[in-house]
Amino acid sequence: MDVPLSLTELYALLLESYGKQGWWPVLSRSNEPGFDSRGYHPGIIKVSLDDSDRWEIAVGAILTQNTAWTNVEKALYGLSEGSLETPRAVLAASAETVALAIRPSGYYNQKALRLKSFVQFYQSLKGRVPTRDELLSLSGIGPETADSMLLYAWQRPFFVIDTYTIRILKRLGYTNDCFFQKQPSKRYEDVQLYITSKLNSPQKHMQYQEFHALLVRHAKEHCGAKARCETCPLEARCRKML
DNA sequence: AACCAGGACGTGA
DNA sequence: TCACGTCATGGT
Repeated sequence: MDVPLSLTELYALLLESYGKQGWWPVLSRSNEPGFDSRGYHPGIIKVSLDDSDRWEIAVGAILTQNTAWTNVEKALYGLSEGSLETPRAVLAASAETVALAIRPSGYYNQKALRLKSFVQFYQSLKGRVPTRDELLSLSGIGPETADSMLLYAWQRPFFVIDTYTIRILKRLGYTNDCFFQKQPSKRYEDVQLYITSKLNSPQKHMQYQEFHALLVRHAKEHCGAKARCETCPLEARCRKML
């Protein structure tokens, strides 16, 4: 283990270990076969997203800020229960009503305001794809949330950098690469450029979607705050930094 | 019973 | 610019 994994090796190894993740997880609005009793279908790739899928992904991206996805799932069902699943329903509802519905996702007062703010922008798009700067100008939408929306809701090639990504790369031994020396404020774009410059799939957004989903899967399974290295598929190639 | 989870933003130094 | 506090629920 003298040389750290290249990013393409890492991607291949994760894919081989965990299989395709098929993000973003979306709630089903139909009774199609293959969905569980709650209408949830993790791991099934929808080739073409409709408008309600896009909206749900964008909402999920806001709700999942520093929050476990299981709680986001509950909040999404809360919105559905409260008939707040459409943009115009969220627009019409009070912030208090929205907050109540999304309560399980935490930070519910902040997030309710962020959703109320975002829905106006979303409707103003009228189907157009937003730019990254437009998303960043909205209150409560930072680089990760913006990139999550662009990558998963709008299928655009923006790699998502989250705490999992940083932690995994750090532990694998990428610490010596330039981007970790930078200030935290400018680190996001540096890490993003580092990663995307080394990936070369012709279908960029698909590779970015899958890679990021695999990193999340790997972090949840083996590389959490408390690492479980015993059964880790990357154990032999990991420097276990920090 | 602390700690963690797919962040973003305001504040004071 | 940086370091830190705030926002909050639910699972382990």
